[in-house]
Amino acid sequence: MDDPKTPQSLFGPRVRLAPSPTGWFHVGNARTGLFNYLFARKNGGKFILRIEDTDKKRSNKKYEESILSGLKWLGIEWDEGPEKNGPFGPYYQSQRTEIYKKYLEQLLREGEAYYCFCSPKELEAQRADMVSRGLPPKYSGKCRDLPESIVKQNLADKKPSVIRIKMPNKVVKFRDIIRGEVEFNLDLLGDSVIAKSLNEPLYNFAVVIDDYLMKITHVIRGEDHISNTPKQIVMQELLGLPRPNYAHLPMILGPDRSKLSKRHGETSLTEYQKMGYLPEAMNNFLAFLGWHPLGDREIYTLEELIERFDLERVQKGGAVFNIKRLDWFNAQHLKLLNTDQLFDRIGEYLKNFSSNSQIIENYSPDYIKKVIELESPRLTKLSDFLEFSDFFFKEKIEYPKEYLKWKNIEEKEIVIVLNDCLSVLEKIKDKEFNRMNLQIKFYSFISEHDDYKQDKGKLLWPLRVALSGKKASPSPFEIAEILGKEESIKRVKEAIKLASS
RNA sequence: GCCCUCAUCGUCUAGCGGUUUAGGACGCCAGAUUCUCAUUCUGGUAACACCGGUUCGAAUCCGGUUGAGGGCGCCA
Repeated sequence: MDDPKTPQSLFGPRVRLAPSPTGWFHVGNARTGLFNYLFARKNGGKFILRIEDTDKKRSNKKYEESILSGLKWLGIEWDEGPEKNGPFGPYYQSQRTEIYKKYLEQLLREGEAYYCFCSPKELEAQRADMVSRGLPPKYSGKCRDLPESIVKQNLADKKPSVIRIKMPNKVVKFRDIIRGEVEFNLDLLGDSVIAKSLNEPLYNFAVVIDDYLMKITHVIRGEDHISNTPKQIVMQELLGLPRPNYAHLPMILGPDRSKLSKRHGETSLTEYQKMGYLPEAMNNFLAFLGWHPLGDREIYTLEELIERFDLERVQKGGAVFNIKRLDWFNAQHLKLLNTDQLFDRIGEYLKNFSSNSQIIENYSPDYIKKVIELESPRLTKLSDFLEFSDFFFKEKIEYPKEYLKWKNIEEKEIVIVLNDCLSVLEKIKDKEFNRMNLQIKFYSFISEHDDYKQDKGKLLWPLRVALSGKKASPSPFEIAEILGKEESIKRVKEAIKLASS
């Protein structure tokens, strides 16, 4: 089936992300935005951001800010929209009421829409009644053919009213790029409300007008909108507007396979930033939620994703948001960064989101970079850095005495072992105090002592704990090199004190 | 209740009638390296929801069943 009058653009496709600022910008919004962006960039088109704030009661500036900052963080740049403007603005629906009014009046004039004076209570009762009788709940059409004189009188009397569309009794078909042919019987729908008044349009009406005026060629949105599509198509037909192409993306699901909600992943995108995730990892992860390029490769940059993106390869079924996989993507993207880049990223992260970032401030960039280099294979998130390596940035480290104990070695022995370590450390010259020398000296010491030869851990474990204060850390030689001779010896002496206490 | 959509390992997925003993990745479990942790490497675990039909041949096409999700707002 050929869709009638699909809008054409000489300058490539025009797509849009149309979130409503009534909740935090979450991964679902981000994924929809990403796919729109990828599609636009891949095909040399434009990506438009439109804020759907027709619901004045629920819209909130802070939510709008979370949309903008979320997209910016991901690097999903819009071509037209807030802070950018463009030839088809304004891009806030709340600033477009005059435009909608014109079309509303047209529909009213042509008899395709009408005023309805039924009370919400009345409607609620009807709906309940229909459901109880196993019928689809739809408006009775009571006000559909009200004589004009009564409508005028009611309006003059300021009787509460809304505007409804006259839903034709027919079957609407459309081709979805991802799903193929989709069919709806409009008879089941009833006349829906398209505006609360001439100055208060509702979603299903406003989108149609905006998508037309903004010359949107492809509507790429979540599957939760699929049943809105026939309504929107009817309005296009009634107004004689072209029909855009539709692509309904699969939902992102929570662990229990239900729609993402506050209960699970509907966390603001900013939260992921705070948790220490990389935007490039988030994009990569999100792209692979419901889409897959040809081949087995999984790690891609944004540019590479654009290169490969294709709506035809989008999955139909919903996808569970699995944070373990996000962690893996993040670790992989972290490994793509060199030490200088990590230094910048970690520094920026700590500055913005860490409460005790000041503990690294007294250390030189060189020193910090050495620590970063050492810890980098251990990092999953940016937040891991300070958590894993805080002992490099403390005058005094604290840890339980039991940590020093290797396997089932007796407590008295720990002091002896640590003194052995101390003697080896002290013999190494300042200039030669590097990991390689440390290792040579300690290994030769080990080879001279039978009990250490049998179990190197007996010597090395207490040393490592003395230096790091942790059960898990890099090797003692690597730590000691960065700490330096003086500090290393100081820490071993502290450990001896602790062990003999 | 009604409508729409979907259905391959626990999860993300490859597969678009024969090349498949169903491939990859995450996770998990072993092993190697090793003083610990991590990295890296090797191996393992585990799936075509079910029932019919079409066909020489079906995970792939068709029908039904079941299951899951979404929608049915004077929200978007």
